[in-house]
Amino acid sequence: MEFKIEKKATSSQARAGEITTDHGKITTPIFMPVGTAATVKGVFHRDLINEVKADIILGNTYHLYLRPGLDILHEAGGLHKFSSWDKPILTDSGGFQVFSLAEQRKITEEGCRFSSHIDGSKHMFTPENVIDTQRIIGADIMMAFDECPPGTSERSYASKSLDLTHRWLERCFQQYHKTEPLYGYYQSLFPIVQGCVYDDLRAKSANFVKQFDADGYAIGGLAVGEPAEEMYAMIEVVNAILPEDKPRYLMGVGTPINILEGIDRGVDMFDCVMPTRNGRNGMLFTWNGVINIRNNKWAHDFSPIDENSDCFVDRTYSKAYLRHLAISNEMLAAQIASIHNLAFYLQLVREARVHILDNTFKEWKENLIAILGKRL
RNA sequence: UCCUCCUUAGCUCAGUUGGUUAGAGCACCUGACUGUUAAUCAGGGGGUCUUAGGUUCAAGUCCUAAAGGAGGAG
Repeated sequence: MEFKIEKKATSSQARAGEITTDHGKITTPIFMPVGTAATVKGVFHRDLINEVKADIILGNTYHLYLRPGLDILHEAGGLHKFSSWDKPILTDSGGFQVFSLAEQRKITEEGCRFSSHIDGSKHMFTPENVIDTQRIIGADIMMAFDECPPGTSERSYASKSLDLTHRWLERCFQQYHKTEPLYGYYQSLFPIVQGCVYDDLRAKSANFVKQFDADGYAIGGLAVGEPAEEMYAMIEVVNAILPEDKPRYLMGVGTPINILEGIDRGVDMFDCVMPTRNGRNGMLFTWNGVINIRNNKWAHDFSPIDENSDCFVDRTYSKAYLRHLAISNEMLAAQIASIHNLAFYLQLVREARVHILDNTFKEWKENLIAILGKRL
């Protein structure tokens, strides 16, 4: 994998670049739609490519391991072939699920024991088998197995957890170097910086992960309940330490404003369920602000969903129509909202890239943030 | 004409032997959602309990009549 920075902004840490993988190029900054269970919920690949213009999507190790299972994924020749997606894929390691399925987990030095939310069966994730699993899935970018402690964690717990995540990271890389890709194309492994909201732990973690000479570096454990300002402060601490010439991935973030603030602080890659999940629940992100399409106020508004978007759902459907579909629980509402929101997120990062390249990012960002935060 | 049974929120219905400010689901209105266990979750508004009398310390609950509805007998 290759990363080339085309332009660094002058009054900002923002960068415009390009990642090259065996499944194609990714222009940065980039937003990656989340496709947990081998599908970006409700969106055809055709629309992801032509309308959303996604360069890369996510899959999830935890979910894919449980269903369809490794034998089927292996037999299919990996997730790309299984799902007929031939652009890049990044898989999360299941570390976040260790955190979000807190009631059923048992974390030990060895790894994490958990029971399936599907059938209650018992399983164990270790740094080693999580790498093996991601080899079978065949992600272009694999993620290290980490623990993602709650944003409200005490320092003592955050510190203990961080040390465990670091020991797991060493084992992830050992397994990574001991194994080969199964399907003939290269796979990267990104380490993950943790440390909750503690500057020194974040710095320690950034310095630790740096030694692994990875193709890219991730910042995890943010946007998990802490104030946005604390998240931004942590990004600054970490990005001051991470290598400049490698992509930086802020995991699970976030709102359009979070993304602009992240780009401003030198983040290159983002993913978040927000455009799809919130879209299914009636929330639309537009260039004029945020809409709850279920609100009564849109019932008679026959204007386009977003007149500043060139995505086909915006050219085709009105707010009043989409509201009707959403209120009626029609599945098309979820599809339209998901495509619209994803297209908006991708337009947002492409637009950011343009403004980085022509050196107008900072003022563009400041003006836009005031608009994007509005509730319409 | 007679007999029986219904009538409680916009809709469909709960409501114990009469006993606090009458509930639910759906609908409506509004929130939440950040490496997806989520087409999910939470909150809110809304009722002269068909009407008129009566019994009782107390009536959605009991009695009488009327109105509207369902079924049955002629």
